Amino acid sequence: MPTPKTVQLFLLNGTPTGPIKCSLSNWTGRVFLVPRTNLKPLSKQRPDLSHNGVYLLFGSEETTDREMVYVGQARSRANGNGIAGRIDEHSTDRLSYFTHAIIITTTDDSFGPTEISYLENNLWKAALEAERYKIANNNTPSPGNVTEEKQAELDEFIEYTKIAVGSLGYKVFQPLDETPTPPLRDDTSNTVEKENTSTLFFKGQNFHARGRQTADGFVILKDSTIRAESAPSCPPSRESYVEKFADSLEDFRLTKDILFRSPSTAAVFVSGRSSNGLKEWKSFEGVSLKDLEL
DNA sequence: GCTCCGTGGAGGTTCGTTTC
DNA sequence: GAAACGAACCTCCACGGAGC
Repeated sequence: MPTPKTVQLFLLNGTPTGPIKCSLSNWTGRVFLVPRTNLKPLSKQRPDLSHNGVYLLFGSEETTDREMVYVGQARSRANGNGIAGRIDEHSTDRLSYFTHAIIITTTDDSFGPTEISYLENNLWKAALEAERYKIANNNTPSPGNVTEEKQAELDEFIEYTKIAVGSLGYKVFQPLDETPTPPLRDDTSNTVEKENTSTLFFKGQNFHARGRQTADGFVILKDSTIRAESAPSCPPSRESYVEKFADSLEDFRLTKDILFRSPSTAAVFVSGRSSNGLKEWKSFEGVSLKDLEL
């Protein structure tokens, strides 16, 4: 059970749409959310943005509109350019998609190359495992070589970083569905599934899906199969979702969990026809989501 | 020039009916 | 009963006009 935390958000320009500094009580870490347009002017004003640290670049893929994140690291340079300068260099390369950057550093610039490599590698892994964003990194960041004492210290730093980044509205490290997912089996022999009361089912001739309602929407679980073709009455948005999540589908079977805004959108995606998610998603006992919510 | 408000369109969601 | 369909309903957003 996580303990309560105090998170402080400081609006550097006095507006919620501008750069924001995030800090937690008794933590030396500092997390900055910086809109791309504020990056250059801010880097000149704030020396702490030239510290060693790790950064995240957020934006969306042009062709599919899929949300993307890049995890990188930067060190102080002789010319005074640190993280902010490094991020600015991405404005003209393949990462120019980004609209916002999150910069993670410390108040005392105490991290060296080894520490930030460890942070970068672990934050990259956490983002990969959470599966909320498409990862823009082409290579696996090096984990570095830290002592076990330093590792324990950095692991705690990472936990605080996840809280700070989440508080800034980017749930890049929070898994879509934090409930352990049992393997997909035939319902008649599935004893594990029966114990998991939050799992809902939607089955048809050419599809068999499992899902769960979460605080963010409705998650269709990995290994669910969806209908290959769409019915004529199917909302056109279904095809765009199939295209958007093409890299999460293998022969119309989900290779990872996918989050939708509502049970109905998820039901349309699965069935390939117009569907009411509240009626179609049912518990193992056959109770519809609508009745479960009563 | 700015803000507020109403309108209309697009997209998403839900529901009732029909067909097999 | 499941699948399919069409339509009503809802929400969001862009746009334009009125008022200050």
